Amino acid sequence: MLKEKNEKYYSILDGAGAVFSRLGFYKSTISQIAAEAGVADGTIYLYFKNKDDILYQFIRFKTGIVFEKMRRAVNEGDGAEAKLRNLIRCHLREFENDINMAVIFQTEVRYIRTIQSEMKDISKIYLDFLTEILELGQMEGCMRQDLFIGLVKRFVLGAVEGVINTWVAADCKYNLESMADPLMELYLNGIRKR
Amino acid sequence: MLKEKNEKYYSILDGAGAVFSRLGFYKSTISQIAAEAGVADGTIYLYFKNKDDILYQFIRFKTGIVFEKMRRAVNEGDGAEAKLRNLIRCHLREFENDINMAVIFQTEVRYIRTIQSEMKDISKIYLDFLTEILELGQMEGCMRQDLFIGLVKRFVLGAVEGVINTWVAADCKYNLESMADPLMELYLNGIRKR
DNA sequence: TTTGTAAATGAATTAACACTCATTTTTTGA
DNA sequence: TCAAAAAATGAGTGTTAATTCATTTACAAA
Repeated sequence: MLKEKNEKYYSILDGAGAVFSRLGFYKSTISQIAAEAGVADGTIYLYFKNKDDILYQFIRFKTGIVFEKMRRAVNEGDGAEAKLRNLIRCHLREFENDINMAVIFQTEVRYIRTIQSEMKDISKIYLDFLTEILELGQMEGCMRQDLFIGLVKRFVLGAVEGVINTWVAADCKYNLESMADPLMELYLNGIRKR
Repeated sequence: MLKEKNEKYYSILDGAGAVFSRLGFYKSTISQIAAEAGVADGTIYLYFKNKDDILYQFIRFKTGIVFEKMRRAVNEGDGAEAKLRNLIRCHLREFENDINMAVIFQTEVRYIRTIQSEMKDISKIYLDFLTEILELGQMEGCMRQDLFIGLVKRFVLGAVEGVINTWVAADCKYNLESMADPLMELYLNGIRKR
């Protein structure tokens, strides 16, 4: 297996992203990915251990990029509320701009058990962003002291993912990033009339 | 194919539930399901068209039961807030009491494309419960008039699913139904300090 | 231009597994 | 008690697709 990640490596990752998102991991074949990437079947095995490894590396690569951007978005926010808003907006924007990634993250990632411990780590990084923001918000006094942070984190992430799932299921027709502000507003104020 | 759903039919469904939830749909084999159900491989084809059909019927069967209970839970609630609380509690309780179903719904259902239009219908039923409750809440005056109901529905369902996913990922260690009240409280009041 | 090395190819191999069907077992009712 | 029908069996079949590897092509240095 070649170690260096040249342009062919990335075109295979890219082809895999397209095929996986179209057909799902198990229905996708190596030949289809090779054709999509414009290489021979055998070439794939110069860059990847096996089919699982393609998905694994796809996810690694994408999460590397996305978490980097999320980190920056959080850092740029001034105060807990702005940080949370930036995180949500960044999340929605990045998924909107890379639909293959969005589909694969919302479907495959939960599904493929061989990469599931890896995935726990990934959602942990996200949940740690949230912990950081929520604790800051409590210190600042803009967020309630009596929050059960363990639950709030799941609540926030679950709702964003729910919104993304709906968007994917609706063939990505509408503007996803524009959901960020209304979503934030719901997180903050809830649905009760006062 | 036999039409009547006798006890063998249900033991196959049950075996399939166990195997699918343990290994995922694609990694599960007919032989494993047959073994789990205590029948021969060929017997499965007396009751089901093919492997896809087993999953499809499993989902049909389970949703039939669960939606029935949810309908009753919603009807029993007095007012929008009680209806919503009952729905969420029922959802969490039913999933907690049938872990195979919970795993399959949280993973396979999003994944298997051959049953995806079917699944849209299923989540539509759920979302319709929510529409009904939210509109009632607005009429009663206990829920904000300016809610974008299309978003709030996804928000509510997404958050419940997020909580269930976490519970599944944590090997169902803690009590799931007990999350219903804290979750309701978050929906209603949000996280902002006032 | 030649030659040695690295990269790429795709036909051939092989294993897995969904599904079939000839045979056996069980049930029914006369 | 028996024979016809229904249900169940599981070994065998055929297909699909991941992976391998002998061969070819591209490239770099001499």
